[in-house]
Amino acid sequence: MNSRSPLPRKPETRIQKRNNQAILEAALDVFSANGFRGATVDQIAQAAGLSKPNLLYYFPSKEAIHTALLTGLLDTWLAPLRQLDATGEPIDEILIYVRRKLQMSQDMPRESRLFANEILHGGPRLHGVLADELKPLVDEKAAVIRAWAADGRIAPVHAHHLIFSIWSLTQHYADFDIQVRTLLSAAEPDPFPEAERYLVTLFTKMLTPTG
Amino acid sequence: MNSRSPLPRKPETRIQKRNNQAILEAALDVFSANGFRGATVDQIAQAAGLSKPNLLYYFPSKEAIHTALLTGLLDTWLAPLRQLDATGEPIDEILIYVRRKLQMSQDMPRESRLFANEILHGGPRLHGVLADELKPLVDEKAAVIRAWAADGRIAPVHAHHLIFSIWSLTQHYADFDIQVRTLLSAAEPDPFPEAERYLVTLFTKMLTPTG
DNA sequence: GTTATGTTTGACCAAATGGTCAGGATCACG
DNA sequence: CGTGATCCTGACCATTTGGTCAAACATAAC
Repeated sequence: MNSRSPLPRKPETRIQKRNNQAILEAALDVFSANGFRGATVDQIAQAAGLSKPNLLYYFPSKEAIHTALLTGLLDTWLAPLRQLDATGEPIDEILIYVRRKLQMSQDMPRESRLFANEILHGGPRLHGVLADELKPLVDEKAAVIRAWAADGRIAPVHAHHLIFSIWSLTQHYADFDIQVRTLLSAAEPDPFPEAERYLVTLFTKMLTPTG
Repeated sequence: MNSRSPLPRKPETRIQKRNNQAILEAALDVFSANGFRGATVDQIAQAAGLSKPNLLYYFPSKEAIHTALLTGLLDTWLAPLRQLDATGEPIDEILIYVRRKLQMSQDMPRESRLFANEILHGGPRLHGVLADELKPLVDEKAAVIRAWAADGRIAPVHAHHLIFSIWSLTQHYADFDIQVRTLLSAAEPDPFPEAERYLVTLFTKMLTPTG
């Protein structure tokens, strides 16, 4: 056994805290831009202002950094869905969720791309999390949506596909940012205001019950 | 200059045709599954049933294979949008487009992931194509959509964002296939029939002009 | 100031990887 | 069948990359 790297100890020194943070921030940059295989430990170390051996003093491997990053980000990433309130006004709640997700695409595109890249490649380092964490949450919220539909408070929709559509439409503006900006180009330097208008219209029409 | 690899000659031998095809097929498999950096020339060669040096006899570099693959696939990829007919019935035309794109997600998920991965990482090998080929096409079709909206034949929508939404919603079922299947799991072994119903409803509601 | 603990590094290694090359095998064709 | 062009391969190379290690350096505690 290797007794060198800081095993899960009670006290975390200031230096540990600072460097761990710097490493994860750097790793987010590098992994989201290049993917797991495309990222090198050296790149991450340099971006974090550390030497490679020093980085490997804090994390035992490239894999470990990646895993720590994903699991550490998961809660943040799922927060908006967790906030979907079964006791709220259905259409409002869903529109709030859409806006929050779109806001996250704007504010946290690196995180979005990190997850997107992982899923795109079959999520070998995420399979467990998908089934164990994400699925229960999605099933729970889908049940809420189904209940709203059953009560006629929103139009009847397939709850899971509704959630998928919210994800795909909002995350598209982070994951495919280059494409979006290239195609809108001069006309619309910032796609997000118009995107919000478009998505609000879309989901309002989709969910408003028909007389 | 290297005079060994088969330069653009008039006649293409049977062997050349067969091996070129095998290489591109194999490359599609490997690149779409692992990304550019994650794919190795050896993997591609093995998948194509060739030795690495032999593969490099047909393509001068890994980069060249990737480029040939992307450019070769582009026409196929954009065909559904090209078919959008300005003289057709607006909502029908768009629904046909949606269905075709969804069908492509089902039949050609590797191609979808290949492009997705490329855009996701800033599309360094696609920038030119985006601006030179895709943008004119999108602008043209967006103009068609705008005209339909101006004539009141569809509800007023931002044409570019409508196109983005069609892409993101349909390609989601290819690019994030693992996630979709994990979350639907036992309940719905094949997501596509329900996805089609959902998307047809969505775009019908989105585009039907309100009294 | 000494000591124990925590932090950092230069030098190094083995494996993987993109690519080359000289020459051998095979094929098309007169 | 013979000959030139095409096709294929084993051996090889340089570089990159994930990871290790002994030893130097800093830090905090006593």
